[in-house]
Amino acid sequence: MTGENRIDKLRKLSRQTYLHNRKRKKLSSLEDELRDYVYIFEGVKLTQAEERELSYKKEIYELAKEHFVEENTDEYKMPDAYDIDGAINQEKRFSVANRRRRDTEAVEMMKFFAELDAWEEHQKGKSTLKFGSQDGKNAAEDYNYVFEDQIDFVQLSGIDEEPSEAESGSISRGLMEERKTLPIYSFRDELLHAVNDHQVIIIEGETGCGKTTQLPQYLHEAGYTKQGMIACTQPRRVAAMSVAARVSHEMGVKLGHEVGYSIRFEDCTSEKTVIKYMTDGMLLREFLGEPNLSSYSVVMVDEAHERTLSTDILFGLVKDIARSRKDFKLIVSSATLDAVKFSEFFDGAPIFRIPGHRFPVVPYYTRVPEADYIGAAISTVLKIHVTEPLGDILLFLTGQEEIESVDGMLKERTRGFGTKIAELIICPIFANLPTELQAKIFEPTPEGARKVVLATNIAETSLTINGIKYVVDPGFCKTKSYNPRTGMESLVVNPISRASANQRAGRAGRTGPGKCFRLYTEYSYKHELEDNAVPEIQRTNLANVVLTLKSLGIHDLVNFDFMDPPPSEALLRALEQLFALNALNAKGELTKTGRRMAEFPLDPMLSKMVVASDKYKCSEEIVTIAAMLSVGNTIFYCPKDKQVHADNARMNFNPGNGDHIALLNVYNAWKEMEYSTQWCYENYVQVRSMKRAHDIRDQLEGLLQRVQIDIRSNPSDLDATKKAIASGFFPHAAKLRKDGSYRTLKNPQTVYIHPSSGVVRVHPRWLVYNELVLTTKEYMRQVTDIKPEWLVEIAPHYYHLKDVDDPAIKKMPRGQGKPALWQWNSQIKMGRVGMR
DNA sequence: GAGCACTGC
Repeated sequence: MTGENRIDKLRKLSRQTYLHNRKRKKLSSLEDELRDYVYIFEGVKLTQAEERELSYKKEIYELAKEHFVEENTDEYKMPDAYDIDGAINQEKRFSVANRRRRDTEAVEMMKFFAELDAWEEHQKGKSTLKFGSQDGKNAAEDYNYVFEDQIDFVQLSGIDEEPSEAESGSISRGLMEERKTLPIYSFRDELLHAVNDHQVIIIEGETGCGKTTQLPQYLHEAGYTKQGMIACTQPRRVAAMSVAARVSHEMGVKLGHEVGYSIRFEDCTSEKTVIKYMTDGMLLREFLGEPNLSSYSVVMVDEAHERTLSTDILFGLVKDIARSRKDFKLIVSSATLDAVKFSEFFDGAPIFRIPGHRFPVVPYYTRVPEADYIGAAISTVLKIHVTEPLGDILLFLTGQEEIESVDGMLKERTRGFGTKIAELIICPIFANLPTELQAKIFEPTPEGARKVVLATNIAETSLTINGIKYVVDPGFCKTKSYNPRTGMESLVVNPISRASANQRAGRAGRTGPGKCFRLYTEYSYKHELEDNAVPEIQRTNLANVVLTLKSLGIHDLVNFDFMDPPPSEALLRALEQLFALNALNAKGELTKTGRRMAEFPLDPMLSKMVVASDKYKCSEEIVTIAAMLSVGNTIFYCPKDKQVHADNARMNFNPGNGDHIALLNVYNAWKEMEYSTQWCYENYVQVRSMKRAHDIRDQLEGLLQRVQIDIRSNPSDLDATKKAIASGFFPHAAKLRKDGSYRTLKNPQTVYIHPSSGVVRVHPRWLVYNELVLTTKEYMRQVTDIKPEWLVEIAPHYYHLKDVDDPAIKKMPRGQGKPALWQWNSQIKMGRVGMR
């Protein structure tokens, strides 16, 4: 090494020392900034922007801290800035090994802080720095860490990320390097040519091939974003968020600038945004405001094989756009073998197959069909635990009840073994499990122990658990189906599809080779299971779909280009219902009410209720009820062991005024307690559901202004609120019969009040219900008593006086129709009700 | 006096 070279090198090193010191200062100032921020906002409810800012600050600080390791400071004191002579002297005293170590350190530090600078520049909005182009290799390594940290952070804040769809492969080290090792990279040019030559292409790529993160970037690099944005739709919110975060890191831009995401309640985009990840439902909503999607040049429908309601509708709509806009490009990406079907639907669009890198999973089948799959599942889990090498187990079950009982049985069975076998940690997970208990499955398994995760379908697509090596698949799941003739929903246990079986098995091969124990025969797998599950559009109430399509100006629904058309009976039923609600006129066109209703992201009967609240001057109350109802029946948490308490708590909100008013009471009580989490625990109310209701309520309130409905409250007049409810739900009216059952007025059938209802013993003579579910009986869930004359008053086109004429009313003994409510209340307070 | 698969707007 010549002297000059040596000095150059030292000069460089000394500059790095200077940098190091500067960065150290920066680190401490970051720390101060963060501390201030936390301090200022302590105890204050943050706005979304503040929340984002805070998490950004935390992220930056954590990153800086993580990488700012001052190792070897004892042996090596950093020379002062620009002190070249000092540096040379220091240098002389150093051994080769130490020098090398320090060199590496310095280079790494440099890389990291170069990145930190870039981030900061962005924060100030001063410049755009793209690592992909010039300094890719250097920046790359640390970006890898950035992502890992990011995910940790996401997990810590309780968000279940979905890295498998985000192509989280951490096999290679450098970021640019990593991008290049993704299977999709070798198809880059080919894909770009194909997109150039064809308007629609189908991508069939396995998990981990890089399609979700890379393709939009390739298109951006190729200049497609000059004419408009690239949209990439995801079926789930977290996926949209985490993929957007990943891509913004890869591109070296701040999330929300060039790369952003848009989901309900949260729009993280700006005027700069060119790549936009969004939920499919969100793109559908955007159609309403921009029917030809003119601000987009490319739409990529990702995870199309999941066939959500929204993707299925999007298919028909974007196919139409592709015909009218020649500059528009469409990419449909799917993971399974039904790409041919997509291609046929899109007039023979070319298909690209991109391999993924996944570890092999060996399937095992039972020799004969299992009669008792629960028993079989438990013995399989125990067998794995005793005979197979360490690695966590994932067992798929159908619901909460099953999970809880298997949990108990496994605990009992393992107790007998004592210390003869390794510890088996049992982790239940299902969507209704409170978040703090859900977090348990992400805790790493202790040395020498084994974890068994008992999960519903939630683990099939929505969340990924690392370290799973064995999957036990009994082959069943619960699915919702809808009978358009009776308007009844039911939740039944069905065999899964082959696609699901493969998806479940794949969960064992994420971090290494795995095994999948299927509790059915190979013959069943090959010949009895359906290829794919029935798409949602064929087994759901279509009222909302029809309203959306109508407000897009699509009138001929029977000939709408559905990939799998829904049963025509379901379409007719939906049209009928919208007509009854006065959302459509006799010609099938939207009315003014219908247009207002379409603004709300609610089921049509709920949105009708909201629109009608204007007339009864109780929009404040109705919006709360609508928000609570659209959260679903997960407001109350009911652990098995505390059922009595939970039941009592629930009944306290229901002084016999009907379940809708009870929901209103719950919300208002929570509001009164300043949205306290503690209050929720005390009253067996799910915190998560309440927060969600709060968000929905805010959104609905905003939309009320949009359709010019004033927010007015009328707390003293319950009848007004009930009338507004009836204005939406009058098609769901039922009348008491002598034996305590009910008869629905239209499409007469015998139904019962659900036992969880607060008025199950009150037996109101007339009522409206929110939904009809078929379980052990035909149950009405969420009911409210009404006066029969309201029906004629509210819906004279639907009910006539003779429908509500009620000769039985005179024959009823006094008090039967209207029991003493105070008595009911006192029973609740004394804790008698709910006990047996 | 019974039961809540999972998403999404």
